[in-house]
Amino acid sequence: MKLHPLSESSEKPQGRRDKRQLILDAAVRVFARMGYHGARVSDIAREAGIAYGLVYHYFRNKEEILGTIFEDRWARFLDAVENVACSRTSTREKLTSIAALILGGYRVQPDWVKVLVLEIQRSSRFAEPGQIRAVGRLFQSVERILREGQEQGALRDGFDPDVASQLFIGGLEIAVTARVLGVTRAGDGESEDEYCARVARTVVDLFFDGVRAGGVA
Amino acid sequence: MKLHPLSESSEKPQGRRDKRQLILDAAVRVFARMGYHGARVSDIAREAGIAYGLVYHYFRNKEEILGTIFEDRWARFLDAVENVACSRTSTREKLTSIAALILGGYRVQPDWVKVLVLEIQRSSRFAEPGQIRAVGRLFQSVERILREGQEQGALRDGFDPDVASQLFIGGLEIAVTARVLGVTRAGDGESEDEYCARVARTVVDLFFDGVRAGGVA
Amino acid sequence: MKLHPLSESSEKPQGRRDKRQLILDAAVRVFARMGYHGARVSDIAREAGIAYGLVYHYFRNKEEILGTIFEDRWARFLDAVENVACSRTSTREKLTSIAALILGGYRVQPDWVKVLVLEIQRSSRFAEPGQIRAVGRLFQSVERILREGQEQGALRDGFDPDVASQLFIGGLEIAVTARVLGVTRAGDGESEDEYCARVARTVVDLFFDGVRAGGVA
Amino acid sequence: MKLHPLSESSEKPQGRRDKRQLILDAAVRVFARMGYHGARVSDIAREAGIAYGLVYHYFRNKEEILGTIFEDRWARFLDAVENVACSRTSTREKLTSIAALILGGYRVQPDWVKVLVLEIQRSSRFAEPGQIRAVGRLFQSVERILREGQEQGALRDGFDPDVASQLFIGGLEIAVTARVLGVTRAGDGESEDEYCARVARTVVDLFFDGVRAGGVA
DNA sequence: GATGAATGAGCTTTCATTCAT
DNA sequence: AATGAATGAAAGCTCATTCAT
Repeated sequence: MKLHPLSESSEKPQGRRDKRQLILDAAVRVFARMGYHGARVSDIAREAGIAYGLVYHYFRNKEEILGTIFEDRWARFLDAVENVACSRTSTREKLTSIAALILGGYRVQPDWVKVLVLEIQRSSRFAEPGQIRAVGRLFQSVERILREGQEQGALRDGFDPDVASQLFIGGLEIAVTARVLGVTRAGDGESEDEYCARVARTVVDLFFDGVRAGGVA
Repeated sequence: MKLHPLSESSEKPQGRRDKRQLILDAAVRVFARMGYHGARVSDIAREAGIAYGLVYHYFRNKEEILGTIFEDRWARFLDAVENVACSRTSTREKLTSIAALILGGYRVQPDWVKVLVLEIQRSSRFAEPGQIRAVGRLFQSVERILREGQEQGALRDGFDPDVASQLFIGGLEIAVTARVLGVTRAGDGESEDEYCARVARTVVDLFFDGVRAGGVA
Repeated sequence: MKLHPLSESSEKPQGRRDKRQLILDAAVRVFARMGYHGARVSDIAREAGIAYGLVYHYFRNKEEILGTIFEDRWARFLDAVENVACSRTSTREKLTSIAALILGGYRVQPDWVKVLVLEIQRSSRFAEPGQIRAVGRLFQSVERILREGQEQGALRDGFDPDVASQLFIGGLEIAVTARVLGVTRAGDGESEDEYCARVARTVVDLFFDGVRAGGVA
Repeated sequence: MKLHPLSESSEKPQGRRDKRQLILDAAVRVFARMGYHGARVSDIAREAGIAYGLVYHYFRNKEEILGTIFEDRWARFLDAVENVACSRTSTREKLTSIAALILGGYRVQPDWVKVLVLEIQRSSRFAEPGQIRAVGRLFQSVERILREGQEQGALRDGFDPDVASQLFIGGLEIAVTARVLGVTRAGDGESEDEYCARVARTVVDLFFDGVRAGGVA
């Protein structure tokens, strides 16, 4: 059983890079609670238990904190996605794994996903080429899986992998957002794990088989 | 040929509500250009050609402007969606119409959609019950179409209409966002209209038939 | 009897430009008391009896206040100097008048001269071309007087008017600085007026006759 | 041929006082480049190639650095001036030597003189009794030379040596400041040395003979 | 002596909002 | 209705100074 790539290591940090990480972790919690614009640098410092000015020792300004939060963990997340894309399993299993990664993120790091969905995605940074490109890599990974599926004959020809990747990821993003906003939740007697697995399966099923009656011969 | 519900009426406004509308229109342009937080009330006033104190005659505060922008046009948009949902056409046509509505919004009102996607969606207002409910009505309309499709036998049973509506709308939302961010664009020699129609068709096709090889008998 | 050009008009300001002037006058007092760097914008606002932010309604920043203080009054001072330079009196009287203008400034506007001598002169602005040029005009006026004196035969040939203007003004500047710093002061039973007149006369005498014994035939 | 008293000794410093001197020299360069207020302690430390905490081992605070810069070299300069004052030469030669000392400082130590003229002179320290007294000693030396000249009959009676010393030094100060600010410079084909000597001679000539026509019998 | 992480008071500046006219 | 001067809370950021190592 593998850990989710966003799950935090539990080691107590004590070296020199630690204060920096302390600040990042505190910032994630504070941004999740108050939003990026609502959070003051002093809030982050207090949450991290350090002095105000130290934040500026490690980061040029507040925005760099948000940017770093994104870059650090998004890279880890992308690695996991790309590992899946390269793995030697069926197309369906690959897409199911990716769906689980996306949906599971919220279970493992609700604050971080909240910040990603509500703050980073809509910060001015998000519109920057670098960030768009980073996000684009997720789409490209999925596109590649779809294209390989077509080549192997597992997926039908005749659909645009580009648009299809948007449909797939867009559906999952809405599901995560709905979860973050509290619109949907796990059913009674259903664990978070089970909930994620169920939704991932449902999305992949839909994505594979479509909604049309008689679609499956 | 029907107008898109977001297309602006061309009547020159001249009554008393006019200044109010002037402010709203100016705000849409300014928010699109500078973002909600980057826009000052004075920027909106200058764009509208009025004194900035006057803004406070018509709106309690800056946030109310954003809220009003959303409510005004979202209501019009929802009406159009619900009209489609009630219309006496096939499920496929209904979904295609809705896809065209969503995708066409950017063509008709790029600034407004930009503000909706980049600002409103991530404002704290968006997390308010009222706004979530308003957005929820879009999902419910689609859900209803899907459920009716299942009842009529046009769509297969065995998928959750709730999750399916998320997949459908999520896919479209990503497509619109990609358009807003300039990641995708119309192909060479393709008009905006044709582009929208093509993407709408592709999404509906995928949503109907899935990606699985042999899915279509 | 003419007023010194730096003496303030006594009219109570009440129009719209007044707040601006109120701020400038307050700033002169505060800068004189605490120095430019020691003065906070809030000190100026309090001294002027206005709200903090209003300062930024009239001035871009603190430095612009200092610059405006200099420009406003230095222009008035230069006018007076240039009037003297153009007047139809003897060279000696012209130089005596200018000496009196320079020395009298401190009597009439001690705060302003203090700010000029201690703050403006050494601010980074002072090293700016515009400001150097403005100060240069004082030297040029004196130079012109000296050159005309040479042409008219009132002054001997054989000295460089450029260096001579530096000697003349430099001497007066030191005298003023010494006064500002409290190193020198009026003698017992001597009014400020008399003190200025006496020093002005002494400087001009020295400048005219030199220190050499037998210099006067 | 004697060295200018401000010229730096060329010995490589290697004892314990060295770091201290390293800091002072670095500070002179940094203050000259960025101004006292514009220079951060860390800038000085970087220029000196040391950790910036170390600065506080050698100096109580930033201001003490400025003060030390002044005191160290001013003392050396004053010694030179007082040597001249005591020397057994003519009054004219004494004043010419002092003029050369003042003017030559910029040639030998442009950074230091820049800091003296632009920073120290206008720092709050400068208004402190100790510093005023130190500067006053320069005036007193000149005054003493003038008084002795009067007693010996080389200079005429009937002028106030106090005001005369201000005229003399003030003129030189302006000349140096103009040099520092780049307003004046050596003529074509004139070395810095020659330039200094020429201006020194001109100032002394003027100071001795005055500007009046017929002043020299 | 030497380091540089840590501190935090205090600054300038911004700008939503109020209000007298 | 309309103006824009006036308000002042609040925020980001700087940097001299301290201190543990």
